[in-house]
Amino acid sequence: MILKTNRKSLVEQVAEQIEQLIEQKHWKVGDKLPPEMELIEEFDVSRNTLREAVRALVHAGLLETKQGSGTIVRSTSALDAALKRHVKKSTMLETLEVRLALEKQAAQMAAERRTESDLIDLEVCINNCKEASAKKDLEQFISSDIQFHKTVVAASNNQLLIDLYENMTEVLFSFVQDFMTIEPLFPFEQGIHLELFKAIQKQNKESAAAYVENDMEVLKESIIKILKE
Amino acid sequence: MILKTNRKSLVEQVAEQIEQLIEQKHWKVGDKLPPEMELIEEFDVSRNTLREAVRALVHAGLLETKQGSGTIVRSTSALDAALKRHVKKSTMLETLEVRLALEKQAAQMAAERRTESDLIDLEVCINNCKEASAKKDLEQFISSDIQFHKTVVAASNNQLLIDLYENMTEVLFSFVQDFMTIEPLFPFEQGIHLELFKAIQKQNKESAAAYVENDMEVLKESIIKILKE
DNA sequence: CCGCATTTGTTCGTATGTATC
DNA sequence: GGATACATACGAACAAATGCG
Repeated sequence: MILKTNRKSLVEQVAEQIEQLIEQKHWKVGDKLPPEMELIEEFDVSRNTLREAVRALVHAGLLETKQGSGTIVRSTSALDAALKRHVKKSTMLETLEVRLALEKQAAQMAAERRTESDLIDLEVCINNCKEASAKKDLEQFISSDIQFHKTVVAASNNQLLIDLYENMTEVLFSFVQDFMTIEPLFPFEQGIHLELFKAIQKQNKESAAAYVENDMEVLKESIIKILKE
Repeated sequence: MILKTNRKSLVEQVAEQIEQLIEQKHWKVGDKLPPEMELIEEFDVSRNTLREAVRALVHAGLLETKQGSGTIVRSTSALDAALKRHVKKSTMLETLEVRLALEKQAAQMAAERRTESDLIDLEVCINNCKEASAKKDLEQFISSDIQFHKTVVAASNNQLLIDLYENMTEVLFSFVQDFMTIEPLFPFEQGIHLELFKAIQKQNKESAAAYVENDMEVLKESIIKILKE
């Protein structure tokens, strides 16, 4: 499960391994890490070495330590943590605009490169949305909606784009979620899903981009409305 | 210049201050930091404390220490470092595509929001390019060209977009630079500059986006050509 | 509320390796 | 090669916060 360290600085090695274990979801966000003593045995290093590795990850924003309590996972990756911190200084609208930029490009690339498998994945998402809409299950609808957008981006086949989009979406989601519980803004709209799907299916770059732009415009208006309250 | 530390962990405070000083360009990338003893006096902390702060920043990718030589600045921010590491795992084309997404959106937003001051800045960049072109000064031309693109993005007035674009450009630039010295690909092209400027001036979103797309397509072809060799 | 075990935080010392002059 | 300074890793002791019975 846990490899013995080899060369390089021991601290770096331990930190890297912990980072990987987090990225690989062995320890998920919110989870409490095993106490120092256990980790010392597993990694077979001294307490100081382990503590320094942990401290590095704390500074990077991946972990958070609490005296007497334990160490918990805060972010899934260094990029994630850095983006979170950075995005916090930005406004929601700025984040939204960047997300639009990424998704628009992704939709165009998806239209060019989509495989049959991508189309099947998208159809599954659309059906999930319909299902949630029929059941009036808002939570499922939102998560299915997000999944649909992510699947579009995934079809772009550009990992960097996918990772950046993931972060923009996460921040936006946690923001929207706070207000969604008070008053659901989305009346289970899903027309755009089908239109965008068709555009990607027909490999029509321009209209794919247009639908994303349209969808985003609606979301933007909603957020502006929320912010004004 | 350098504030005395207050509360929190001393290490965190020192690390934060160093981080800020780097972000504020007090120490630029490539610069060598003052020797430990000087920093100890300036921050008024113990050697161990300072060393730990430096180590945290090394792990974050902002600094690099070399025994006997000293510590040098590697990145301008944590986001920068995290993106660099992430981008390294991506291909050049993926980076280029993300850059296109960001710049296209930025150009559209610039067309909408540009101020008179933005237009003046852009004109300066264009003139610098012309000048470099006349002098056949490739280095100046490239840096002026990059400056022009950055100025377009800056006119979008979206700080998050600006910061992300900065990173995409940096990586791309260091890549292009390696091959540029061997054989200059760009025959000092600058037609696009003027066209894009006019589109932004006239606040024509669509044609601004189109010019960026066009420009990027040319760059993409060049890079594909390089990669094939 | 107290006392205790658990867990992280801090600081010291020591040994060994390594770069530089 | 020797001397010096620095880096790395380990260990131990004590402090402080937390949670539980």
